[in-house]
Order: sequence, then C-alpha cells, then structure tokens
Amino acid sequence: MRRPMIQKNLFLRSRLAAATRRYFDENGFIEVETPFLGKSTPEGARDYLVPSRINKGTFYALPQSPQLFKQLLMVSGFDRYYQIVKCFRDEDLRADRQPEFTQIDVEMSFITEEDIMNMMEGLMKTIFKACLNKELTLPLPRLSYADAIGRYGKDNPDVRFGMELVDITAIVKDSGFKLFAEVAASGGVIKAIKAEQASTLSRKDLDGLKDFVAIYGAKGLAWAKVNAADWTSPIFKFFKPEEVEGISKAMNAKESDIIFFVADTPRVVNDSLGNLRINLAKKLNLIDPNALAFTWITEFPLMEYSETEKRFVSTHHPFTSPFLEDLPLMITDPGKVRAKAYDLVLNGSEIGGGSIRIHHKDVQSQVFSALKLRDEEARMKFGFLLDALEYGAPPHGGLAFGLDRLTMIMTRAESIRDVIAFPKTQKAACLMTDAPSKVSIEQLMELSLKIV
RNA sequence: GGGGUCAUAGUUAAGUUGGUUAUAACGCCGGCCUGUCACGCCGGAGGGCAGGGGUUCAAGUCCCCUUGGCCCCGCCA
Repeated sequence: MRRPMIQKNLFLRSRLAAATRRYFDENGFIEVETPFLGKSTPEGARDYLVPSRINKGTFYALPQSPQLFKQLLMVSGFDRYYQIVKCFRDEDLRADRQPEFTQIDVEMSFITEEDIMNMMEGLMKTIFKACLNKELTLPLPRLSYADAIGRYGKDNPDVRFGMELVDITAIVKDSGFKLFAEVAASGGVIKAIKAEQASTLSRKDLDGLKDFVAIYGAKGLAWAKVNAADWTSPIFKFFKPEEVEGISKAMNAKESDIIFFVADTPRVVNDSLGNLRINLAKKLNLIDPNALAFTWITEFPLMEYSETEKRFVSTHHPFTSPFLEDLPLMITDPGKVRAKAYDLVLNGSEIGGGSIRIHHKDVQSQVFSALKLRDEEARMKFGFLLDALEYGAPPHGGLAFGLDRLTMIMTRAESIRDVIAFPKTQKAACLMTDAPSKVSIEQLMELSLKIV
C-alpha cells in the first residue's frame, strides 16, 4: 500500500535490468534461457520440488541457480552467456532473502579471475551510471578472505567505516586476567575493537551489548573506557600495567574511547565482534549513507568441515576450481585449500559471487572424493557434467549477482520486499494470492501423491 | 527448531502508573468556493481496540493461549 515508494523502486529495478542487458549485449554476450524444471542436486540449499505426472513417484526441482546449464553452454561453445533469471531456494527467509529471487547470471570461456572481475566491474560502472548517475572509480578494491575475517570478522565486511578487529592474544596470553590466559592456552584468541569517543554509551548500553554478542555464542563481553591515566573497566584491576599499555598501544586508544574484548574460539570471536562492530557503527552513526564501498573478497577456502554432516562441504559449489598449487593439500589438509572464488561486497552486503570452474576431469574427481562423494554417486548426480568435461571443456568461470539485493542498496530499501512486486511473507506465503494452498484430492491422485 | 517484537477506523499512527461517550491525519460521503492541478472552508459517516480465556468494582492498557506480520539465531553449496 505504500505505493509511491514501491513504484519508485520498481522503476529503478527496471532501469537496472535494462542497463544490464545493454551492457552484455554490447560486450558480445548471448542471453540464453535455461529450464526451470530440472534435477534435484544434493549439495546446497533445500530444493523446491515439483511432482511429475507422467513419471509417477519422480520429481523435478526448481533451480537454485542455472549453474550446471551455464557450464554446459560453455562446453558447447557459447563463450559469453548471461541471463536475468529466477532462482529458488527453500530456506527460511530474512529481510534480504526471498524463496524466489532474481540473479544476473554470467559465464565466460577462456578467461581468468582477472577477466571476469574486470568485466563485472564494467557492469557495475554502467549500472550505477545509468540508475543513479554515479561514477565508480575502477578497479574496485580487493581483500582476501583471510584478511576480511581477520580485520572485520565477516566475509561480507562493511568497509564504509573503520573500527577494525585487533588480535591481542599475544599481549594477554600470560595475563593476570585468568580468563584471557586460559582461552589463549586452549587455542582460542582474544580480539578487541575500539569505539572512538563513545562516552555517549551508558553503562546500560554496555550491558545490553553483552546480550547482543551472546547471540553469536560469546560467553561475555569485556569493555574498558579509556581515561587519561587508566581505564574504567570491570577487568582493569586484573591487568598488569604493561598489559594495559600494550593493549592501548595496539588499539591506538585515546581518552574517551571504549575498547571491547571477546575471548573465545576464532569463529565465535570473529562472529561476535564482527557483528558488534556493525551494531556499534549504527548506534554511533559512523556510516555515511551516501557511501558506496565495494570490495572483492578473494581466496575463499574451497571447503569447510561440517559438524552436522561430519565431512567437508563446498564453500561455494563442488565445481569451483582450487588453486592448483594447493592441490597437494587436498589430501593432507582440505580446509586449507584455497578456491578460485570471489564475492563482490557492497556496503556490507554480498551482492554477487562466482568462481573459475574445474575443467579437468581428474581435478573434479579429486574434489568429489575430498567431499566424500563416491564415484558412482558423483556419476549418478553429475554424470552429464563429467561426460562434458571428458569431451574437452574450455577454461571457464563466471559469477552471479543478486539483482534484488543490488536494487535494495541502490534504492536504500530496508527490506527485499520493497523491491519485489509481489513478495512472500516471513513464512513464504503470498498474501495477495494466498499461495501456497491446498489442492483437490483429484489433483493429488493424478500425481500419485498422498499427504502424510 | 529456537529467541524477540508487534497486532487500535479504508490507510498510517497516538492512546500516561488499568477508570466517564477510544483520538489525529490522510482517505471516504454531503455542502460551499469555482482560474483548478499536494486547492480552501463547513458538516458527516466509519472502529470498540487480531481471536479466545483470565485477573479486577473497572482492561487497547496486566497475565495466559491461539492466529498472523516483522526482526534475529540455526539454515541459506
């Protein structure tokens, strides 16, 4: 019902799509439509399933992305492909997540990461010029995954402001504050962030922040108000003078700054401080609403260990090419293998991501086996792709942008619903048409389905 | 699966520590104005506060349950 705002957003969305098509057309890309009724794949998000009437007991899956099709297009000799296409993922919704969403999907042959990033930077420049009349300065900055996590605690860092995480483990590993020393001794880390001139934060605010970091698994949040000669802090009395000095120096702390500490596993520390950093920046008004801070994130890990599945799973997807020099690690230390994958982050939001794909069958087999996909299983699920690699696939790679998220940032919308014409609710329902809804028993019988 | 928050006229909202006929703006209806176009003036209609239960002399205002919106954790290759 807030029609003027929605209308304005949809007009910008339309201009964004038009600029995208124009750019790719001018650069020799072909737009190819790929099937929506496809095959369910094991990796990744939950699939939306569509029962087949003709082949009873079998199901199509709506695509989570046109990933496999676009790779097959490369093998077929279409060297430059793009598509503005709906994708479907049956997961819980968020303010920036819908079960059906739109991607700008791209794939290119005979290219490297550099070629793709250059081409995509050109697209961003074109889009921002066409939609907002803003000039981007290229090339866009880059940050390795390890640096992003280390300095910002997240792989989608908002670099519109500073307040970086500082690792002070070395300074406090023998601290008089036992908790820090114990965490350091057990392989954990202690990191801190500094809110400059944050004396506006009350004692009550500080207590509230403790609850905030608890969401991310932190068991506590230590803080220290920096004074001329000492700190006002519940833990000040535990520290030796040289520790206080060391920390102040490492943080470059000045009077009236507030330092926050979290000690835990690297994951919990980065998670909680990374999110606290965003939270504080909003509270303290550190974010310039007009800023456009792009960052490429590179050198993602190829796979991560999943506690729930008790095996390594792909960070990106199973067709992502590893760094060839890291291949020996595939057996010894799979978590250390770097991937030729890259995300584009804008103002702390991941707006796109992609990778160079594997184009050798033996490398693909190594990855599958590291993922504990047995040969026959891999063959059953991705046989068509393995066959295609057999016939000689060109080096290729690509990327996909989230058109909805990009539109959100450009329109400054707070919810993805504000840039979609008929959005779904938190529970994935369409209030307009009342979907999803029950169907008749006849429809079910025709499909040989029974509600359990 | 879990945590939080909200639910008042067509719409957006205000409703203090529970207390007489529940407010406002926009919209709607009627009249006046008639060089209007984000007109102006006058006068109206319209809800019993998501649904159910409870506490109380008395409940939008407190408690419980249900339903739904929204935010977050998990999940999202």
